[in-house]
Amino acid sequence: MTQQGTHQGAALAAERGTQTQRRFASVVRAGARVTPERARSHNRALVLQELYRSEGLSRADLARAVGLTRVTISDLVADLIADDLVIELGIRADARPGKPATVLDINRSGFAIVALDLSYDSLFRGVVTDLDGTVLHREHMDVTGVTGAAAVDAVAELLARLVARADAPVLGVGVGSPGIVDDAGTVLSAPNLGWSAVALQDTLAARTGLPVLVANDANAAALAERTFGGADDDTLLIRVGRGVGSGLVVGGRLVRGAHSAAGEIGHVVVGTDGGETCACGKVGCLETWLAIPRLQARLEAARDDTDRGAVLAAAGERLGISISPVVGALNLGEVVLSGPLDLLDGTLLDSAAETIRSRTMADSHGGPAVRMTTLGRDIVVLGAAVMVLTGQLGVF
Amino acid sequence: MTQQGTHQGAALAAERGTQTQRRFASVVRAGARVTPERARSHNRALVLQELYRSEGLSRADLARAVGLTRVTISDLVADLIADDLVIELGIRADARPGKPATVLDINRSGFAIVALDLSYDSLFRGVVTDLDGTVLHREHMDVTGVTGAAAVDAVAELLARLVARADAPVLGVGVGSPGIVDDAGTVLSAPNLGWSAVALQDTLAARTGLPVLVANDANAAALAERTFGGADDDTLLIRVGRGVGSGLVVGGRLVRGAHSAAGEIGHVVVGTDGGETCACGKVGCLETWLAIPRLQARLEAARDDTDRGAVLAAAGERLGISISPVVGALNLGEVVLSGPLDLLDGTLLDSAAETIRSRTMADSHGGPAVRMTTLGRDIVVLGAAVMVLTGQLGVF
DNA sequence: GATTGATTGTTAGTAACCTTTACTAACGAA
DNA sequence: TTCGTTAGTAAAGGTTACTAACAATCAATC
Repeated sequence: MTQQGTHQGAALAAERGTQTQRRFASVVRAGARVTPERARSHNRALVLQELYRSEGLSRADLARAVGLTRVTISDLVADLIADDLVIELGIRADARPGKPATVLDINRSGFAIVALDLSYDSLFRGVVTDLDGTVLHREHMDVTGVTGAAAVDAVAELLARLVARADAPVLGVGVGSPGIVDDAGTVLSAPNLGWSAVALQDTLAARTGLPVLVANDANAAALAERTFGGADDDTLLIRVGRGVGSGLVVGGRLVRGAHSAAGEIGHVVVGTDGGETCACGKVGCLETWLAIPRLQARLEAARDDTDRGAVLAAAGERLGISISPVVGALNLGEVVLSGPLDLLDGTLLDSAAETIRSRTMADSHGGPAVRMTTLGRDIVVLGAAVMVLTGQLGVF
Repeated sequence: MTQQGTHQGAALAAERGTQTQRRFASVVRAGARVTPERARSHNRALVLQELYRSEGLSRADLARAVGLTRVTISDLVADLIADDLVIELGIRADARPGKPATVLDINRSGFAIVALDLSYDSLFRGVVTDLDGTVLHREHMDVTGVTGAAAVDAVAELLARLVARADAPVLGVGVGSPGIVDDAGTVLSAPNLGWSAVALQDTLAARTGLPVLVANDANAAALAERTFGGADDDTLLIRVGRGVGSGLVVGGRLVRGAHSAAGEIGHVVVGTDGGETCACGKVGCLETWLAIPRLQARLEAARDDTDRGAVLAAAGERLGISISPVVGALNLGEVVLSGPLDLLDGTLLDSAAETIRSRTMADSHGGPAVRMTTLGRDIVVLGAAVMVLTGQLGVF
């Protein structure tokens, strides 16, 4: 690592990115053989993860935390410093016997992550973040009426603009896309964008030369909530917007589902008493109760505040009814809502929480925590950034 | 390994068991450091798994399947043969050029697994199986009115009887228990047995000197369905009996839940139109619709076959309503029912399947397969055996 | 029937990895 | 100043899996 800080933007960043793609492959996958090399990169990832989560650790601290010897940790850290992923912050200044420790940290500003959110209505949003998920730059692009291949081009253009603005080597690119996205980052189906079997991940990787990871927007949001929102190992994140989607973290891992369609709760029928007809043809889907356009229409038709409260409470109740079996079957620790605060927070949220409590076996722990996300509008891009952190550095 | 086949039952089996407990620790856990030794045991487990799943593999076949070199595989196989876990079956007799291969296999009858099912009404059942899950011996014990510490003693006694009947070293003991069981095999709560925070796994391990694994009965059943029933990587198994419970396999892994209570769907309220009052105090729990005693009572009250069909269809519909949100959120590939065939198979099952189809987004794959288990009454003990296979040998 | 090519499994040597043991450096406390 | 403690490094050793090379064995071919 020679010229850190002196590189010239996108081109070099991209080049560095491809290097890192190869070198940072990490994390032992279940079901795969373990060669010494793989073991090493797994341990490297553990060190990074520990550094990522705690601050002000020394080599000796790491040895205690990870379980490897000080010798091995020193060796691993030397590697990581050579790769510019870890830096020495200096000598720890505290009054203890013994040689003072050298404090290490992940080089949090030494690399950039580019993250995209394609889930907005007629708008693509993207950010550049550091390794902490701090947003450094923002870009957006109007894509009204843009679909199909043109939409892919638009994504690529927005991506290029962001990469150009990154002032550190780009570690990777994360994309949260609407629709159903498979393991390989292929968008199997995204009606609003006119996409069907679009290999977005491969396309963008080929065009930029950077490591790219594409996932469903709600799934990305669930990852963000887990990593930056402090959510439980068993968490359901519900995104309410034009439609209703969800992302599910079970046992600390994102659920993909048998056909990569996990989280599709918007078109599950709620209750046994009918409801409005949905665009999908069924009657009483969760979306007909909860999607923002329908909710707003119902609120505007309301006569007074009491009436409006009843509308919100009913929507929350329907959400709770729909979610309760999932809470019970998975024994979820947390249910998090993401969407317009003015509509969701308060009456609707409380109603959903109360419904879940009354319809499930509230165990000794009083059932799951039900709350709004604290990550706001950036939740998807932050999730996309987590995907890069996980995929490139093995940090969970 | 000297005296295989000549040992004298329980005592030696137990002694061998404890040996194996130490030696067979396997499988790289996420979040743990990887030492060369751990890597080795992970690779050993991969070899075993491959041998377990396919038959008639040679060392060269294993090398191709696992991805390690023939040299390394030979070394690992030599280890496994020394431990009596693998045997050479002889020379493969087929007409191919090249040196004929030596066919290997797991020593399927060289070790026994003891598995217990505590979920029956007033009855403990147990079996001895070989590594294939073939039941070699059965024992049962009436435990009418036996609860608390006496019930623990009864389990230990049944276990001792089974271990004594094993005519091969016992690899380990698996137990499927009703109630909520945590990660450490402590039964947090099992009202029917009067258990609360009973460290069953530790107690039995201490009394027998064997490796013991305790889990919830429905969870064990889900594992059995996955390993022996050929179920999907994303499967919900529902057990219908006196109560209604479930076990959930997501991404090939058993779901434990935030408070080890995953699968507790019996006391989730179904629908929005009331129902009978449940023992838990709520109205319209799934158990009030589906539990066998209630179902039978309703069938007896029916006037004719049409009426009885309606009762079964209604029960199936309620099950479908309850399960639909889980199917949607997890994108399940399969839903499997376990319980009395005469009641569940047919009308009830079909009704549940149809309800799920009509209430969820039947994707291009036509929604999850809904079927009865093929494992019958042994499903829980087989699941307990899988726990031992996984825990001791790393076979999934 | 001899030769060629393919396949299996083993032996020998090498590189990578983590560990143990032992050391130096640096500091507070007695 | 001496002692005990902690951090980090160095050297040696054992384990692991790899590459290269080889013997054994068989089918196909000349």
